[in-house]
Amino acid sequence: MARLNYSPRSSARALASSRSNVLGLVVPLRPDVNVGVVMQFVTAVVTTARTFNQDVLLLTQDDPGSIERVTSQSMVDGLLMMDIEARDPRIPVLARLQKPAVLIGMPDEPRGLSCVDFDFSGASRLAVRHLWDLGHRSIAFIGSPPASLKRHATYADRALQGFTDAAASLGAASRSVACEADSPQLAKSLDAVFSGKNPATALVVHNEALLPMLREELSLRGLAIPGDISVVVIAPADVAKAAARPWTAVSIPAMDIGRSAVEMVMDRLSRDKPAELRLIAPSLTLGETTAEAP
Amino acid sequence: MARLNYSPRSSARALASSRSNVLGLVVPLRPDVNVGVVMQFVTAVVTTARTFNQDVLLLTQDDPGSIERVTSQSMVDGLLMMDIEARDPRIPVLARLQKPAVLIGMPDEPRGLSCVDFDFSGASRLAVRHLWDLGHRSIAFIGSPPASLKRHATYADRALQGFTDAAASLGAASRSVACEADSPQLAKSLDAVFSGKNPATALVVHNEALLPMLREELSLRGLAIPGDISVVVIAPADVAKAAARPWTAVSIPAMDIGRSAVEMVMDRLSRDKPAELRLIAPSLTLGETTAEAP
DNA sequence: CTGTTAGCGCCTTCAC
DNA sequence: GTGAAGGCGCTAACAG
Repeated sequence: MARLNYSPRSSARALASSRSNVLGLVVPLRPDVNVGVVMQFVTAVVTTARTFNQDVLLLTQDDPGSIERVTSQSMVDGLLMMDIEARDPRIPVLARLQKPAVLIGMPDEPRGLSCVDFDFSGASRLAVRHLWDLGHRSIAFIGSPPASLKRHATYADRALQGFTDAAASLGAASRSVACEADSPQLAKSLDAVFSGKNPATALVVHNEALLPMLREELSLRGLAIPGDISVVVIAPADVAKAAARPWTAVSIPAMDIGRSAVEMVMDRLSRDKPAELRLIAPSLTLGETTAEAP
Repeated sequence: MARLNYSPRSSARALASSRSNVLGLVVPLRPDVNVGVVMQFVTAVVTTARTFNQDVLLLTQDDPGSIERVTSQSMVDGLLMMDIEARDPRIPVLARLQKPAVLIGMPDEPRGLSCVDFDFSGASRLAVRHLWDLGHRSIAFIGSPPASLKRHATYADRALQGFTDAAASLGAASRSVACEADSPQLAKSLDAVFSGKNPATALVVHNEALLPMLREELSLRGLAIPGDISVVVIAPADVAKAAARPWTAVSIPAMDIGRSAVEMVMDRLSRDKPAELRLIAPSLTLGETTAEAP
């Protein structure tokens, strides 16, 4: 084979074995998502897929039709779907198709599909707990853009929910704002959380796009990090570490999630394991942006 | 066919027709590229591919091996390659493969491959010309991260080259800096361009990631846009328009480029047209960030 | 123009 | 264990 420089033809192999060695990855491109984070997931999926000798077909239209097309033509052995909404209309379609599929996200009703996601709710709780332990009693949450919350993207909903719950159960004062990724909006959000008679002394920020601007906006207000205000971000580790002074962060482990997702489809393919739900546990990395409450 | 809910099996069709109806898209994920812009290209490619009834296989390892793998296994009918470097090592590999291929970018030697790209050089010239016409005589260029220039990503090189050429031919004072995407680096870059006895009165910025921070950094220096300083950005139109006050911009038409790229592979596939080089012409959109020189 | 059939290149079963 | 052959589902060429 080496001498003749032979390599098998995938189509013939697929026809005979009825396996394409291709996974479909559904990545809807909504304007409100953070492309950097999405790309990390995509990369993780493609890289892991290769270790299982699978390639990745990229589907960007969230039109359920394209899911049906690639499955009915047997182009893919399994499907991965990103950016899941609480009651995602694609889920019933997928569930009917009888193809191994994994959702990256946690919908209200998985309908027998496998799901994997970061425990965003736990991430928020961890962040709040850390700030509480440092003595902060008024904590604010700066979250995903309004559009993400409006369509109930599961990461946005759950991070916010976890924050609200944690603050309530600890008895901390709390407020939350949804924030677009530009500095006027950030300024408005900060105005909101620092107003009133019980201004926040700490922030939990779940919005990667705001990080480049946050430090400046705070210093414009005469607020030093972490002297006057502590900040915990929920973001990929490299984003958190890339800053001049690293953020204290609950890292979104995109690589782990992507890898899990692929492993789960492959499990269902080869050993047809039943559907499972996996939540990846959060962990907090200390940076230079949190300190005792003033 | 409709009644039986029939749909052909792609593998059988591919075997018999020796056409997979799949295009390979090579997207290396270097840390210095702007993922937002990359995603726009990817989206454009996938969307256009569908109009030709083609799907897209995503290859993220820039390892030339994966290019050879998908072609030798006949998984793809053609290849599109992004993020081209001046002397890209993948080009000789691709050229040898005898598969329709299109480079998105302009290498030093295309070796008979088709290429399509935005005319970044012309974009810079257009920006400089606009500023010159407004009376600016000292203009600075804030460009891609050093890493992009170091590896001679063709967009980075050519935008810078165009700027230097245009300033020289007009007789304008000019300087240029490569800038990482964080605010300390931006601050340092701004220090550089405003120092000396002939400080810049206008900027050409070819670095999307800096835009969210730029306005603030300038106002920290007491510089108003466009009163004290004019700014032209080279960036996708939506990025330029998304700002609170729209940037005067030479838009990177990601959709046009992606579409062209797909059209060119399809042309070579069906009518085996010869290789061609296409440069997409730049055009300037007036925003609120340029004005007469002070 | 319609209807038939021989492959496309591989996998997998079955006979040896 | 090794080896031969049928068939996967479609396309394209060819005969009618």
